[in-house]
Amino acid sequence: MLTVLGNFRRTHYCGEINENNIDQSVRLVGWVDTVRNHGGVVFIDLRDRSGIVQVVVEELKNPEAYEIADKVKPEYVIAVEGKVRRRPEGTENPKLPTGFVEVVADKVLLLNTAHQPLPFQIEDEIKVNEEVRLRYRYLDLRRRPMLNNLLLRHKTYQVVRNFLTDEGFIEVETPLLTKSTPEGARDFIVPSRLHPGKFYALPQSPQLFKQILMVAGLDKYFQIAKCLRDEDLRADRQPEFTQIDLEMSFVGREDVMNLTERLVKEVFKQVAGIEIDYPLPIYSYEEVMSKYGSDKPDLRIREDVITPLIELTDIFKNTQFKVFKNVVDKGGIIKAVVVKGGAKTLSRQKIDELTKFVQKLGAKGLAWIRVDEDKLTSPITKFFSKEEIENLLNRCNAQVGDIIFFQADSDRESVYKVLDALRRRLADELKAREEGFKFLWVVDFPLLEWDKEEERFVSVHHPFTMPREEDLLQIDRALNTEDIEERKEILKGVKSLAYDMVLNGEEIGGGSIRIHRTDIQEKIFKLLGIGAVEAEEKFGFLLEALKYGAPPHGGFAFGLDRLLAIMVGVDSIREVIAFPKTQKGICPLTNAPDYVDPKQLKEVHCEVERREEE
RNA sequence: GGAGCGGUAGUUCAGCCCCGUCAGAACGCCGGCCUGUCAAGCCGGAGGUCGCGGGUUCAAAUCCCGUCCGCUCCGCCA
Repeated sequence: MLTVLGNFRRTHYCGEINENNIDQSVRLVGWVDTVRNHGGVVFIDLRDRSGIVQVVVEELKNPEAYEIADKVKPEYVIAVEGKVRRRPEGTENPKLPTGFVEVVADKVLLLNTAHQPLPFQIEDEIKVNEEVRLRYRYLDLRRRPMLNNLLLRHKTYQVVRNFLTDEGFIEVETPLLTKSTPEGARDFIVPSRLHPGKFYALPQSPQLFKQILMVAGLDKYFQIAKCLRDEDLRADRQPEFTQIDLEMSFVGREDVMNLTERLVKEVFKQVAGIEIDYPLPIYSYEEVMSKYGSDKPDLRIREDVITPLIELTDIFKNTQFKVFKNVVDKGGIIKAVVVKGGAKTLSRQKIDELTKFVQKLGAKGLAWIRVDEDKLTSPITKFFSKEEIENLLNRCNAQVGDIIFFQADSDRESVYKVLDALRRRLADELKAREEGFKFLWVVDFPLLEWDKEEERFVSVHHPFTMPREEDLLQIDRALNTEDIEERKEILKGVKSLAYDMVLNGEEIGGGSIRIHRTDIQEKIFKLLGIGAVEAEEKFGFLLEALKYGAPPHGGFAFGLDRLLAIMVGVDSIREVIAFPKTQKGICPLTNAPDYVDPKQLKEVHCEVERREEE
């Protein structure tokens, strides 16, 4: 029954067949989508990447073809030769683009079978464990939504390449086998066979190379680059992911921001047919933190339902309420979020759930006040003075029916984290998000922050980020004191020329103007606690490059997977990656990672501590 | 490293709380019938070490302990 393709060549894709092909003889190949066998007449929906067309095989008219058609099952691979005709009146299927015609088969060739039953049915909407989908990804990708995602991704590559090429950018590939650098994420490492005991690292990003390309005078570089980071995974994080990476010389922050927002605008227009508001609004880091508690706020959240964070610390600076008083005394902050109409939409039970939710995030509790018609209902108002209550209600602009949620903590980061999470959670529950795509820029990030665990300063962006020009003197001041507290105080005010692009509450890209002078770079390394010897060892090549006429430069990198996921409207970047890994970093299709032959280990001069399954 | 949810036919799930005709449903699959379907229909059938290991018990999918895997989140991710 099985046959070979031989000289059979397709004349059309299935989805292309339409009324214009009526009476034409066509040759099609593809997969059996569904079979409807009526005994004597078989309808086969034949599918290829372009779509589906109905093939009809009648026993009386064509017994040979019928014999094969009678046996086909879903996902069998067949070739069909036949004539296109208009479907008999009343049998058209308006749901299919090809639904007004059908192909009457003269010949049906069976090219391959498919094991039955399939691990899952090939349908647009499926409810299947993701592990199964990944194991049989070739079947999963036959599904129209997945194919569409790949097509969109493909289109995005084209738009990006065209746009950046038109803007004068040069696409350059940078190495995958490179050098491990401190700072940042954990590296994936690759043992060297030729150099016992030495390792390559897979790049976390092409950062250093693109800067060096600027020193080389490329002026404008881009790459659609794979980046690899050995950190724990999330819905929006894979161990390998793709960045649209670019770098430009002789530019300031505004130039890079302008270029990248025009790029993203072009991508949305060309790929999704969506016009985005432009230019994008710009917020300072301080602004988004105090207003939303997040450096990647979701501006879709309706502020007429869930307010931004409201500052209350000053109102309670002399309060009798010990919990708040302690926080104020320790230099902490008190902030609130008001849920307009929350009295109706949030039950006591729901508030209890929210309390548990924030406690898991490290909150001590979730104080609240409900504004009822004639009184306030709350576990805490009894501790407040009349004046405090009045000020509070005024500040919150609280109306009857509102609920106010509080966070007070000596650690302001905790207040931010909790209220941000609370706002997102409330937005989910109350369906209080506007449709669409809400972009913003976040700028003026601090250059450095104090890492309590490591007891040193670390870069907020990365160590090659240029401080604002007006802050350069402050860096010298900081270096002139050994007093850590004083340093912290000085560095608090030092901002970087970094910028993040945020879309719908996710960071979709970021960049900065880089340090192009050795003297400044060395100072930053010093502040980071990277000694001269280590700096030389780890970044010597960059420092050296900066000595040979490095131009002022800056750049940007988009998280392509995140951008696509949001554009497509899926919850996980795995949906826009052909072969993603599970949360434990496993590829269920290939079963990577896996043990290797001891011989291979020996060749690369490695020994494994212990092998558990043997 | 931590928290939550989940793991029972090919798939999605019910059963689990209170151990005992609870091993079930739907879709899929297999066989048969059927000449206009497109979620085809009708009749019949097969299919499960209840993730894995241990324990408690007369008896475990069900209770306990451990472990693995999937998803979501915290830490981490410059």
